[in-house]
Order: sequence, then structure tokens, then C-alpha cells
Amino acid sequence: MLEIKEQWKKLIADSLKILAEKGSINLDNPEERIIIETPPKPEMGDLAFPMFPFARDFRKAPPAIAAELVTILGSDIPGTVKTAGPYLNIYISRKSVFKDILKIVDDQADEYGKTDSLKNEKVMVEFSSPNTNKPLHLGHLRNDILGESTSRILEAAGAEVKKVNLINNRGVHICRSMLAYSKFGNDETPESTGIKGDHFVGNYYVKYNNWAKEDPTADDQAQEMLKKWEAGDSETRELWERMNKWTLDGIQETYRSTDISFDTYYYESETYLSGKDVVLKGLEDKVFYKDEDGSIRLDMSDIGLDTKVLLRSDGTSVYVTQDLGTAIARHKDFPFDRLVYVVGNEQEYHFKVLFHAFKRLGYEWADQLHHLSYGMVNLPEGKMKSREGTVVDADDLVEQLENLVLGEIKNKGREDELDDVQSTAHAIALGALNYYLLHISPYKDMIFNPKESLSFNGNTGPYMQYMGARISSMLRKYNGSDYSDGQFKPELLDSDEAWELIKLVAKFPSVVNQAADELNPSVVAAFVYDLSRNFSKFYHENQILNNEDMNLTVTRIELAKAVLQVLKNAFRLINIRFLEKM
RNA sequence: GCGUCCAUAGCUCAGCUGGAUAGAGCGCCGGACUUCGAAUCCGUAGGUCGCAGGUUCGAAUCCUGCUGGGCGUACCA
Repeated sequence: MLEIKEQWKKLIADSLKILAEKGSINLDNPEERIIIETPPKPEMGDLAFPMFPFARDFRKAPPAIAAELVTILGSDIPGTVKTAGPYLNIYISRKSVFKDILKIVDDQADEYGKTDSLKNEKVMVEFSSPNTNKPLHLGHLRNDILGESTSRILEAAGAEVKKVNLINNRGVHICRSMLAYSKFGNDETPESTGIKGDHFVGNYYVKYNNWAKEDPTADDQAQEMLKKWEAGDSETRELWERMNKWTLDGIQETYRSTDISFDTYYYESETYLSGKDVVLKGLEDKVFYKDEDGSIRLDMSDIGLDTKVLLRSDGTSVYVTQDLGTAIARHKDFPFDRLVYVVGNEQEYHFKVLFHAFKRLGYEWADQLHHLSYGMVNLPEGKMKSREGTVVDADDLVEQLENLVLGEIKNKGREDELDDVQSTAHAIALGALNYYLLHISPYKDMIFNPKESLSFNGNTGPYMQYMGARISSMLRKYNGSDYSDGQFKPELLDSDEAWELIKLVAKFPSVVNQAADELNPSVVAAFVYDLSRNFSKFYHENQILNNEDMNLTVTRIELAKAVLQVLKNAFRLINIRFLEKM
């Protein structure tokens, strides 16, 4: 499809040159000034070239230029041309496109859509990065799916991707739940209570907060515990390890259930000290300076920002300190060409500081650090507030969705049709959730409407899964019958619906490139919806099976197969499970 | 205060490097199952693209100002 565009662009450019020669007009590189567009309505053509940019060169009205080009182009062209006022509209000759595209998709199969635009590029993507004192919530789910999906898209664009997770397993907040557990725990465990580990620990974090309201010494006690932890007190460390494991086991169960995975885990407890040396070295090299108050700082007045503490006056590290250390360690582990941090936009300032520090320190890869900043997830009532208990728990949400799907399956009487009702329900629930979180541009804040996310109609994940299931169902029937006398005849695909479909199928690789380029999975999400919607329209208007003309069925099935292949490949990129039946 | 992002239909969102009557879904109203699974499709209604200027042949899109909101501006993470 890309070649077709280029081909036409060249044709138009050549014609413009001929026109210029005729009038002895000097025309500066028309190739670069030609604009290719898609007409607003399909019936107006497949490509459109507006002639406005050349009005000045020719001293003619754009419609006149368009009309003259039609004459110059003549009839020896792969398609037909029409003028529409100042526009030159192209109707691509369809038959060969159907044949070519369907062959490419069939040949490349699961590989179709992959490109080499990021070939040889090593990209590390950090995402999720949870605290080990409570279970994951809705905000994490957006982070997780953005990170996972972006990684898969980058990979599809040819990059070598390493997915990493930085576990925040130390600090006062961790000590708080530890403290509460040692006070109120009574040696209970997730096993003894039957509560998932992360929720179990999270309960103690809540208990701490309640207790701290009554006892003003609570915070001091937590600080005390943190000191003990840093000093390596064996009893504290033991408790810490035990509780961390509980939480992590729980969180990893959530990852498994939601199809999120990582290549490497980094632990803050192992990296939080590593940035200190970097800062001290920077002080030595006079990149940083020691403030009157004893803290070591970075002066950012050169980029119009304030100063930032990199090491406290008591010598302990702050948040940026450890990120300085971990990034350097990571570059040693995996010499990335790019490091993408998937982190909420409330931390934009933090990353500005971090990246600028690296630049000043002279790391050549400082420019290759990227903050994929995404917006907050709010509820229709407003922000999620842990204090008011409005935080939506990840596991609860998935379970809730799953139950709703189960109800729907029963309503439709599909239980007997499905091989595994439970896992199908789970897949649909995730499809709904992931699509809902992904179809909005990452950088924008979003409102999570539980009711809407539970819907399976319209612009939703299940809608697209349904299209996949419907095509699969047709293919089962098709393969179960004898169509060996039928022949593939692309000229039979003469409907506008079919043409729209093949254009979308052809567009997929460039969608992957755009999504990779923008680090924006919503581009793929929008594409999948567009494809699904168009297929839906197609099969309502065009009977696929049971046609009197066997050739027609064989030919339409080929198109359906290609759509299915693209759906499958695209689903993978946005982490939606493909279902043969639902 | 300063920085930064956002503002498009009742609601949730699209709208590619500026280009032809601004598009979907949900919701509302009305149609289509003796038909490849109706988790579907088709149709109607609904918009001064926050406001005001500017650049341009041409602006939802670029620039400036204003209004309203989010986030940030910690020796928290």
C-alpha cells in the first residue's frame, strides 16, 4: 500500500513537471510539496492530492491545475483519476491490490505487521514498579498494560526489548505495615488466613493508619524500625523478607492473571545505595555542589529550574539518588539505545531532574532516556483516594468483570459451546479491561467508568474478540465442507466494504510503525476497532458461506482469513486474548 | 506565584506533518434474527471544536492572550 502511494506521488510529480515545462515555469522540488490525503468519503476515491500548494507556481486556480493534470496523466495509469474542485482524486485499480495483499498476509502469517523500523535498537522499558506494602490498584493496571503493550509494539517494530520492573521494597511505608503486623499480627499468615499475600500485607498497612490516628508515637516507631532495617538488624530483616515475599507472591499472581510479564526484576533494597557514589563523584567533578545546609545539589538554573537535592545533609539518599544508580547499572546490564520509564505524569519533574543530571554528568546516553508519562485514572466521582477507600483494587476489579462475563455467557446460553467457561470469561474480562485502559491516548487523564468498562457492546474489547470468534466459526464450517471446486477470484470482491477492509489490512504495518514511533498503543487499539467494525459491516452485507457461486465463497473466505490474521497479530500487541469461541 | 499538560455531541473518546459537509461508542428514538452465533447490523436526532485575537488561499490542528481544570514546584516516593 505504501508502494502504491509512492507510485502515485511520483506520477503526480512527473505530471506537474510536464505542466511546468509547458509553461516554462520554474517548479521547485514538487515531490516534497505534494500532499497525499485520504478523501473524506470512500466513494470519492482512495487517495487525494490537493492542488492548493501549486496555485502560486502556476498562477492558476487549483481546480484548473487539477483538470490539466488529468489530461497529462492520460489513461495509461494503474487506476482512474477524477477532479473534485481543487483536488485530484485517485481510484486505485482494485483487483491486483486484493491479490497482492492477501498473498502477503498469507505468506507472512503471524509475522505480518512486523517491521524493521527499529531494527538493531535495544530498548529497555521500565514499568509497574509497585510498592511492597499493598496490592495493585487500577492505576497500576494502566501502567502495566501501557508498559506491556508498548514493549510488544516496539518489538514488532524490530527492536530488541527488555522489560524491567523496579520493586520498591524499602522505606518507611514498608516499615509501617511491618510494624502493624508485629503489633497486631498474632503470627497469622496468608496461608493460615487464606488471604492473598499482597492483600494480607495491605490490610496491615490499613491497620497501621488506623492505629497511627490513635497513637502519635506511631510514626516515630516506624522511623525507628527503618533505622533498624538500614542497620541490618536481623529480626527486622527477617520480618521484612517474610512480608515482602508475601506481597510479591501476591503481586506476581496478579501479573500472571493479567498477562503481564518482565524479563528482569530490580529491587530497590539492592540499588538504593548505588547512586551515592555517582553523586559524590559528581561533586568531585564539580558537576554538583555542596549547599550551605550540607546537602549535595544540582543547580538547574541553566534550564530555568531550581536546585534539587541529590543527597541529604545526613548523607542518606533520596528518590533521585537511587535512580541515578540504577540507570547506570542497567546500562551495564543491557547497553540500551533507549530507556523508557513508564511512570505517571505526576513525576515529570523528577525525570527532568534525573535526565538533566545525567547530561551534566556527561553520559552519552542521557538523551536516550525517555519518560513515557501517562495521565491519572479517575473515577466518575473524582479522584481515587485511599483515605476514603475509593481506590479500585486490581484483583477485585478483574473478578468483578469475570463474574459479569459469566452471567453474560449464561444469558446467551453459550456454556455448552465453550470448552472452558471459566478461562473464556477471564479472557473476555481482560479484553474489556485492557482495551478500556488502552484506547485512550496515554498522556491524557482518563475517567474509569466501571459500568462502561463492563459493557461488551460497541467500542470495547469483547466486541473485537467477538469478530475474531465469528470469523473462526465461519472458518470451522468452511473447513468442514468441500469447496475444492471453488477458485479464488479477486475480481469478485467488488463491494466497497471489501475494499475498505483490504485497505485496512494493508495499513497494519504502518500502524505498528506509528504506534512504535509515538510509544502509543492507542493507535493500535483504534486500528483494531476500525478493522473489526468494517468487518462486521462487510459480513452483514456480503454472505460469506453458502453462496451458490463457490468461487465467491472461496474468495470471500480468503479476505476473512486475512482479517482474522491481522486481528490476531494486533490483539497480541495490545494484550487482548484471541478466542476461537466466546 | 511560577512551570507544565488538558478543554471537541448529554457522557466517554478519535481527529495523521494545517486542507473538501468535524468522526466513533454509550445513552435516546426507530428498524433488521425461517438468514454464516443479534456480544451483530442499519437509520434519526445531537457540536458557535472553552473564549478572544493573529498567521494562512485554508485553523479543531500553528502563535499570543484570557477563562476553567489536572499535575508539579520537598533533605516524600
